[in-house]
Amino acid sequence: MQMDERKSRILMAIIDDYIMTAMPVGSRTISKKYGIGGLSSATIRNEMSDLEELGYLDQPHTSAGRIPSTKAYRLYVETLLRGGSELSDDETRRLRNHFDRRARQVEDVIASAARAISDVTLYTAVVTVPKGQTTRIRRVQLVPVSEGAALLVLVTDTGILRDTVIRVDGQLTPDHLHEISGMLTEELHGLTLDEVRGKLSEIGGRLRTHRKVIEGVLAAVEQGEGGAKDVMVGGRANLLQYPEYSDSEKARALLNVLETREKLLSLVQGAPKMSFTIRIGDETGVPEMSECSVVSMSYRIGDESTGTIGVIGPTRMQYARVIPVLDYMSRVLGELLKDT
Amino acid sequence: MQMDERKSRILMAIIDDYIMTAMPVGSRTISKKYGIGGLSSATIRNEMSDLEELGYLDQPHTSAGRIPSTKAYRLYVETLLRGGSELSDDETRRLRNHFDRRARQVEDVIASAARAISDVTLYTAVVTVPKGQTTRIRRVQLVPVSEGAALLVLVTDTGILRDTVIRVDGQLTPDHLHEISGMLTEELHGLTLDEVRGKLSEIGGRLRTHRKVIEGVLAAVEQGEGGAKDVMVGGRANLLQYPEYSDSEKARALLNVLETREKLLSLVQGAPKMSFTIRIGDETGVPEMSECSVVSMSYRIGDESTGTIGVIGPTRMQYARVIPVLDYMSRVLGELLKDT
DNA sequence: GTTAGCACTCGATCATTGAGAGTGCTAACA
DNA sequence: TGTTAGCACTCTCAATGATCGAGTGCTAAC
Repeated sequence: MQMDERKSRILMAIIDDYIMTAMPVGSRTISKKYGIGGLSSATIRNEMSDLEELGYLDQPHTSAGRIPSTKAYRLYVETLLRGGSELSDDETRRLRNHFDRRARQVEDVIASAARAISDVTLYTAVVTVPKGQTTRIRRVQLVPVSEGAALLVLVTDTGILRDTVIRVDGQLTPDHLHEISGMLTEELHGLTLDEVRGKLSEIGGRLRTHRKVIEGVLAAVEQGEGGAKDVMVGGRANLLQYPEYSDSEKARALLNVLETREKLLSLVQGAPKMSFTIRIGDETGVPEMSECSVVSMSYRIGDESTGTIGVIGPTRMQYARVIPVLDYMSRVLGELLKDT
Repeated sequence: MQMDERKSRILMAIIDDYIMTAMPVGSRTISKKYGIGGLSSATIRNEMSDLEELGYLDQPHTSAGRIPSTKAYRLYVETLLRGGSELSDDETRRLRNHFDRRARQVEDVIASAARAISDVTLYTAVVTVPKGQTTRIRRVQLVPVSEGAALLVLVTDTGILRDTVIRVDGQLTPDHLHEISGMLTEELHGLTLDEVRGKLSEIGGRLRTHRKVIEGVLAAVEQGEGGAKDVMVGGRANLLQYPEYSDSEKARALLNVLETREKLLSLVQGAPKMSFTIRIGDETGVPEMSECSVVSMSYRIGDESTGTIGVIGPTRMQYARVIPVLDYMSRVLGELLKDT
């Protein structure tokens, strides 16, 4: 026995219904509500029995309806992705309204995007701050802040890589710093981060006097690469509305994952460029998330720098809505951040 | 009738018990477990009846025990604050372990502090980034980032007020920007933020050519006062473990508050310098938080700049533990951030 | 002023019951 | 041979009611 056209249609109907109601779906429902070729519930029942045998459906207990398995969702999203669903005008408008285009700082843009996505989809959104892979330094600037401290700004082709306060020699005047900035810009201009490291060590050896400054810059580059605090979450509370997490123990475990940066990143990352990654249930690799799915997608800024946007929801997520939302937002983000 | 020594002791015992168990406390429990002067449950009952009349106790229904009212908690925390409880060595050690002292960036320190506090207290922690009150501008610097964009850095006596990307005229060269930086620094140096506003409008009128830049600076000043992205939350999930929020609707409302920066700030702010503010239930001023208490405290960096740390938990919070934790952390934070 | 005793209240728990939804199987039908 | 009607069966869920126990308030005695 194998999958045929009719089985497939029935399966899709079951998934659609389960996504909406979160209740096991019975044969009668499919027959009445979705009327696949006017088949009776008995026929549907036979087909459902087959689908269960094929591993697409689970039955919580006899005499409940059936619920889709991970395998079923997999098939479902593959079909969806092939189909390429569209974002409705209404949703485009809503996304626009929620998204604050006046935000200027990268972090603000990201935070606003996370909020917009979560508000529109009613799931939890995760957005990572873009990170250059092979970005090149364009400019280095030190701004005096106080005795012994200066703000270091690293500018790359794709925008600000990092700005952070570093320690400097207390005797350095603003003019000194300006001079050093010029020197560093000259030396590092056009180099990738990897190259910068080597170069800095070399300069550090050469100019013993500014060792402290150089060390600060080096540390900032390393941090910029690893990236601290580079992921924002929006709509944490949204997840609590789904019956899947009405058990507060489950909800807690889930929220804890959302507070652990590393786990969060592992969930959302590894998305191939410009295409979706969908992880369903156990595929997420995080035990606490076995009842969740994660849809993620990378976005590009210019040619090099990429970040990720993702949505976390129950396995019975409305994939068909989430996918176009992410698709749209990835484009908006890419454009908006280009000139930051 | 009024409060006397014995009533007070009984009330304290009731509060202690309720804090631990979250269950209405009966007269028998007090008589057996806390044995106030060997009184029988009947006597305690009479006293409890009086305490209810005085407004310190509520009764969910006849034949349940009683629970402390807001007024009771008020009295309780006043007593605690007068007593001045100490942080145990064990807890000091745990705080140290959880707190990452290697963090260098202000944001990282703050985030780490929030996590440490929430891990140790098992409540939710809120920490704001320090902000100067009567700071004066010391320096203004524009760093070129890309065509039409520059990073604006506002430096005050207490450090960086704000750095943000603003739009500038596309034709401005790095040299131009440097020049403008010098001019602005000269004009604004030594002014308070309020004065800066007036001055900027004046300059804007004078120098029509750089209007776009001036506008950007002005916007940054206003934002810098309000302060963006300056609050961190740790241990959101902790709250879900308390029976008060086992109802997922309540939990959702609560989490939503934690996602709204403004509400969060209003909760935690307004703490007088170096002393505790405790808001119990409705005193928080946020309807969704009527079953929560917020304990907050400000910490100082140097003489001017202050931030706030706070803990959010159920009204039956373990105040006696939370207070010394905050006390300790406020000192640690103040010291640690002094040299950033 | 304190305490023992007792009637009373009210929520929590548990078993019972009936309704409803859904299944699997069989036999009849096209 | 595939489809369908029918039916017995299973299992959950909600409502019902009985019982239990914790706790109170009151009274009378100490």
